[in-house]
Amino acid sequence: MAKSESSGDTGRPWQSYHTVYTNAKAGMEGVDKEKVQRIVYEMSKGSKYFENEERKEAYIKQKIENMQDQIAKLTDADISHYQKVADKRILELEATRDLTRIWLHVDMDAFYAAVETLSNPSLNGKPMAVGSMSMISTANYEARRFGVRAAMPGFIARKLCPELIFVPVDFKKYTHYSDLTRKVFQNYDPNFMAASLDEAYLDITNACYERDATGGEIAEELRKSVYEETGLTCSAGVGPNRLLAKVCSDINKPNGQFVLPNDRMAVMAFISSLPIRKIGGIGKVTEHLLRDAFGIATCEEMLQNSGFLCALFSRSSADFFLSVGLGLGRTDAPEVKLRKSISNERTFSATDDEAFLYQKLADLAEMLSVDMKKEGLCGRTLTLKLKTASFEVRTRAVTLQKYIFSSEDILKHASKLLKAELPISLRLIAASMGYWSVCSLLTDQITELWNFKF
DNA sequence: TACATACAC
DNA sequence: AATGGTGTATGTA
Repeated sequence: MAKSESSGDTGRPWQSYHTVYTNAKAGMEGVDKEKVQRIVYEMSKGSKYFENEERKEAYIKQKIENMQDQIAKLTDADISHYQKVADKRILELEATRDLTRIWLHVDMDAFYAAVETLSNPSLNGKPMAVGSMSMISTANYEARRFGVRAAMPGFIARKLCPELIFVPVDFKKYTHYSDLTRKVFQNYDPNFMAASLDEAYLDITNACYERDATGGEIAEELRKSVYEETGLTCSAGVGPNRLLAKVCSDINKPNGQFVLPNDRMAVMAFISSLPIRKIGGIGKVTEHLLRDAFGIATCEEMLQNSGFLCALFSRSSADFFLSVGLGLGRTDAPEVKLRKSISNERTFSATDDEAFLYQKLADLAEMLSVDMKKEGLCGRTLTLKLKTASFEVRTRAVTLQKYIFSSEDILKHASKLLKAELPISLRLIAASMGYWSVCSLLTDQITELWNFKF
């Protein structure tokens, strides 16, 4: 092994700056990851953002070390106890396996970028990103070849790809096209579950029976129909549950599909070598933690470490990890979920000017109140989120006696929360309201007030 | 209930 | 010069 490959190398500092940008993503196969990582590091190094990322990394490292200590402290008796717990739980989870439904996950290809190209065909074939110098929402496939991707700041993207074209976000446009795709989804599952503007889950079990078609045939037909209605391509995954369908839709992206049959053996074979990071819900931190504390990289290894997982994690986390190892996921009909919170936040250049901060807060309170009135909501828990100039995030909350929704009430309470933090230099303020479960009774009164005011 | 973290898009 | 906005879930105290 070359000496530079060893850990603790000081010659290549960029290797220790872990961003999310080098994570495998569709369209990024041929990318020179080393180069991308070096440029991201060079552009970030020394910034407040970078320093905060380093603090976060150190915190995670600490957490991993704590976990390693806990593992080391397990006695043989503990280990055999937790293995029994795990084996029992695996059987219980296995008993919930449902192979009777066929789920399809649709994912529009580079959605925002594709919509922008549709409305400006001269962008076709050129590297392009939707977003700004501070943040990119979506990059088209030409840009991805340079390592440019969503969630990357634009100024770094431009360094990676100097000819990159920037297009500002235009949600109205994306919502319009999203609605067109949803009309198509409706034909295959009237109760389809929209996951975002560009993603949806469909239970196509009935569609398969009605049309006497396989899941793969339905997926082909649906993608063709989406293309005809919108001029946009999408990818699809078909599998026995939502978790697996989602993984599958990523496999032949863009403009492709992958079918995982409703067969236990096929599922287990599919899941066995699958990197855990491919699973929705397992992000950068969990991947890191499971790898460094347990040596887990693939879903199969979740089962091999089942005893340790049950020993070290809460019931719900352990259940999730074991389910992943078994290739289980939800197959039930999507329940109608009411939203639990509503928020507004804005980033600005960091300042400790109190008048400015209060003005920002007033603007947010006003925007939040407008949104709440639009939705007919009122709440009694108000949360103020602050991001300091050094990127530290704090939240401060109060739960009130009565439900509120007016900008005056929001501002009155939010100001108190802000005041307690002064003096402070901030780059972001957010105001959020939640917890209106018992509040539906008040809807009529709100409507009345709303009508009275206008 | 309050707060911090992790995650998704 | 410069690293988003909105919402959910969960662990812990």
